[in-house]
Amino acid sequence: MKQISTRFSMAVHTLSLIAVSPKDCTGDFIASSVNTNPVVIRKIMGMLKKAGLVDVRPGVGGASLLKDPDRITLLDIYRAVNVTEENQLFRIHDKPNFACPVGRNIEEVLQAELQDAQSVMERRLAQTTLGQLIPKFT
Amino acid sequence: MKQISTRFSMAVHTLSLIAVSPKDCTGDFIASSVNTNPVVIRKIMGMLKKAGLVDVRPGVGGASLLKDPDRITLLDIYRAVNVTEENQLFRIHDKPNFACPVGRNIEEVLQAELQDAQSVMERRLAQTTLGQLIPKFT
DNA sequence: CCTAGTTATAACTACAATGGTTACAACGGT
DNA sequence: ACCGTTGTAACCATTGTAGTTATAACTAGG
Repeated sequence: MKQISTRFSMAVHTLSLIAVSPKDCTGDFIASSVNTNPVVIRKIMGMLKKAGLVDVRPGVGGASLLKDPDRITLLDIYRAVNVTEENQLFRIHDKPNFACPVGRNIEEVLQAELQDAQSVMERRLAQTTLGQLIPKFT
Repeated sequence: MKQISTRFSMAVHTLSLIAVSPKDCTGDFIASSVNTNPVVIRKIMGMLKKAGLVDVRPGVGGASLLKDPDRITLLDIYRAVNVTEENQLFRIHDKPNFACPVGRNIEEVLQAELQDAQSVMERRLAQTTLGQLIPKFT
């Protein structure tokens, strides 16, 4: 199956670096720590900026957090870089046959279950903050 | 982002039909209820068979459940049709720079968090059985 | 035995997301 | 003005998805 993009883990990595040493955090520096191309990092930074998590300084370089690390959760980061339509993790096949009892009800029945499953996962992500992770990067 | 494949919802749909009327359940019949191509259904049936959930009768047609509907959970179905390496929903960028404290620890730190998030989602899926869904397809 | 209906599977397609890359414009401090 | 940086656009190879066509193999009924 297609797994959730590494953009998420790269974004967490990026924000952690910014939290620790905002001065040094040029796109190139972050890219060399993440081990990817600077443009990939710049794109991720763009998403984090759009989500109101960071302030990036064009020209001069570097970035800084716009929120207290203890107020940035993994869910915030996940949502910033993983944009799906309607924020739905699961997809349901559309246009089932309404002449069939199962086809008529499958979407409504499944939607409730899958939304629940997604919600518990997101609540778990929301329980961990960037501030909790940073001490672990000694 | 790439969402979880509709194979999952199609598989639930398929198993529901089999549970309700195993006689009629040829690939073509299921495909017309799901509203897709019969070959797509046959591929899904192959995965469900490999997972030990159904018995398919080649030649004659039709299929039957190999387990009590109350013992088939959404997680069983999810696992049957969504095969990822190592069963990991999340991916973490690999080969970060070990010369950097964040790069050195990011994988271990994040892996624990993401595994947790995945686990609570899967536990939620495991709480719902096919048997619980079927009465809702009136 | 043969045919009709079915399952199993390979091969192919179109499409989209991913992660990376090159190139270049715009910015801003020295 | 220069230099390093950010911001984007354009492109590419790879991969997963969902569907499609075609063909082989299977089974029951006539």
